[in-house]
Amino acid sequence: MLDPALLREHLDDVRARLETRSDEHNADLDRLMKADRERRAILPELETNRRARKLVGEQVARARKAGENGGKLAELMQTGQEHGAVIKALETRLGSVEEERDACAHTLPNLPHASVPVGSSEADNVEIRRHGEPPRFDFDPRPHWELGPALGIIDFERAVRMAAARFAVLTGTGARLARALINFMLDLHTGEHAYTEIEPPFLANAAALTGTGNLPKFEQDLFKVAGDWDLYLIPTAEVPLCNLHRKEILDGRLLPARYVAYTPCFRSEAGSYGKDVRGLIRQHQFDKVELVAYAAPETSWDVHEELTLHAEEVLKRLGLPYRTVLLCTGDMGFAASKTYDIEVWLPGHDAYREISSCSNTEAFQARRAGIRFRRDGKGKPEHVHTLNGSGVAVGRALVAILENCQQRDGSVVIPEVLRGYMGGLEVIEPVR
RNA sequence: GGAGGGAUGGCCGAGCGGUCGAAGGCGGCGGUCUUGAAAACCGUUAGCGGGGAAACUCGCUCCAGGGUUCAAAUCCCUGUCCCUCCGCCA
Repeated sequence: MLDPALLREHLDDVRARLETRSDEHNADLDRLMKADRERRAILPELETNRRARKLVGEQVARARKAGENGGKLAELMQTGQEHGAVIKALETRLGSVEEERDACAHTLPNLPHASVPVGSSEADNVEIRRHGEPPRFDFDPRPHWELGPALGIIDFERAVRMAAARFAVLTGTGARLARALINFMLDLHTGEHAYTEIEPPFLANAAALTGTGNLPKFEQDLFKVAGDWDLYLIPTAEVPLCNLHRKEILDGRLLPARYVAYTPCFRSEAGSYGKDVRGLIRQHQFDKVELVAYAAPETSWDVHEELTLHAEEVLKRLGLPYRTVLLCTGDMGFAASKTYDIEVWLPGHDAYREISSCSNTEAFQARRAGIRFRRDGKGKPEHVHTLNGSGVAVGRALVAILENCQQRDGSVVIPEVLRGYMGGLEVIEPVR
């Protein structure tokens, strides 16, 4: 949600900045401002009537106490009743105006930060830095969807039979490799980057999903639980982690607060058919270790840089080549003010592919979710800034290891940092 | 799933139709006293939305949403959550 004061005072500026995003927002913006004006017109009238009713009530009480019970009293009650009718009518109107206002406010995306390049697609993103060299093979590297089944660690066919397309089964060493990655990442972020580990619910309600910005606009991306439940499978641990402090006022002295969680993530991927149909890249269910930070406004941009480096550190230690890209206005997510994508090199795709996305949403989510803090633990509550980043996507990391660490004979060398988590195993050998 | 009990300010807890945004206590903050601290005492201490340059002022808020009433923390209905007992269960 955008800052209402900013909208009232700098509407044209907001309009221009929203225009740099891909969608059209003028209609919603105009509806929002109209509802806001109506609301502010109704309010004084409502309050005058409520005040009048209150005074009448007090007069009735006093008259009663004085033993009055004749026409005077009846007259007072009559005027009270009239105020009541006016109040009820105004409240009804106010209710629908506020509903309209909130509906519009919830569909408007965040404003891009001034440092974000203006652009319309992926092609306008700006590379910030690279780390590592793509490996050179003296043979034709194979994609992971061939390597995985050949190694006997990924099974796509059985997953389809028990669930549907775009699910996968990891077996034996494959399952252990995923678990090793999860544990390695959690240990790194908790042990060296000072994040607090959380195991949250894997289902979230509509209020939580509205707080992060997934609802109301992107319901088609979510799996909703059937039956009489107001619950969805989480599309990312960002949802529970950002809602950990929903409707709370935090002690500013404890900021920045950092949380890390491993969770499976569930996405319907509606409308993405034909894209990345092969392999583990785009699944309905995938594992992810997620980083979330709550920061005071003046430190959030430093925390953003830091959080991005925390995610990069995972790839550095795994020995995977990657680059970090600053997303342009047209490629950013709904809630983000600024986003770095970390893209890992995939020999099977002969391209860098997203493995992490690190965003500062500033107060956008905090306003929706009612997350505030008090400086020094006292004073006026202000909205915090919330940040999130993958640290990193487990399935894609597994893909990157298979494709980057493959050898001519089809075996895969396990990165050293994972071997302790794999019972000392150094190489995954193909099934004979 | 069945039967009861509950939800009040940062926390505990009173109030059970009228002047209650709410007694009292704890905690926090400021002060008096003290070389300093503790104790004691005094004062102060919610959020949101309007208006105002400000002092300030008006309204809303006692789990949430409806209702009754001139008037609701207080009465009625619905929902959510928590507790106790029974059943079931990893």
